[in-house]
Amino acid sequence: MLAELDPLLHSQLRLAVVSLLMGVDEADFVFLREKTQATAGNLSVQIDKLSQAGYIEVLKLQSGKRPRTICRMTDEGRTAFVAYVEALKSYLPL
Amino acid sequence: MLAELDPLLHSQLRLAVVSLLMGVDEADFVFLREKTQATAGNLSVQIDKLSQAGYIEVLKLQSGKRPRTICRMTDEGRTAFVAYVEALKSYLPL
DNA sequence: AACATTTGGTTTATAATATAAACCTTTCTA
DNA sequence: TAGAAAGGTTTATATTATAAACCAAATGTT
Repeated sequence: MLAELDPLLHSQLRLAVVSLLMGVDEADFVFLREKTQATAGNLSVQIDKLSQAGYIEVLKLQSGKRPRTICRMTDEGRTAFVAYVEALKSYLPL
Repeated sequence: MLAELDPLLHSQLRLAVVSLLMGVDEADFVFLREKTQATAGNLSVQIDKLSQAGYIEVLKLQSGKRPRTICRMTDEGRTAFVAYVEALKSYLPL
């Protein structure tokens, strides 16, 4: 009862990012910024944290064009998200 | 899609407190401390915040005996909790 | 009776987090 | 080619969470 809530996921913006990524194969910075309505700086920081934690994989393309930052969940990230949702259930009437 | 998550409830300890209070008519400080495993200081602060926000009602009894701090949800608090849970659903596969 | 300990907290200091502002580089556009 | 826009990153600041230190009253101990 009352399981720990992974602090890396228990943050509105990071949860939003992960939630979005869970539903798609991959997504880029711009997509995530538009969907989350976050400022670029904030998003950049949170993407970094998720990446450092190994929850997402980040590819920074620089192919002559504009830069393009592509994110996708890792298996570890998926597992963590599922565990987080399970933990939340101990707090909520779902 | 991706609703705001009331920051007052989106905090592990405060969510735990509210979650516990939702299930009982009232609960005292000691009960909440034991169930949440929080330190007294932390719990005291978070109870204050919930109280300031009008989400819970706090009665401090001092009837000759030891002090006894009793908490219970307010209607506003219940409403906020329900809204929080609804908002969370936009992030999670429940 | 007197002193230490425990109970039930609160206050305050510190560590961690989230957030935005300021900045940088490359590409469009007039 | 100057200026604006796109796509970010870095750094500074505000907020939050957390624990450590503290306090008063009740209880236990000698």
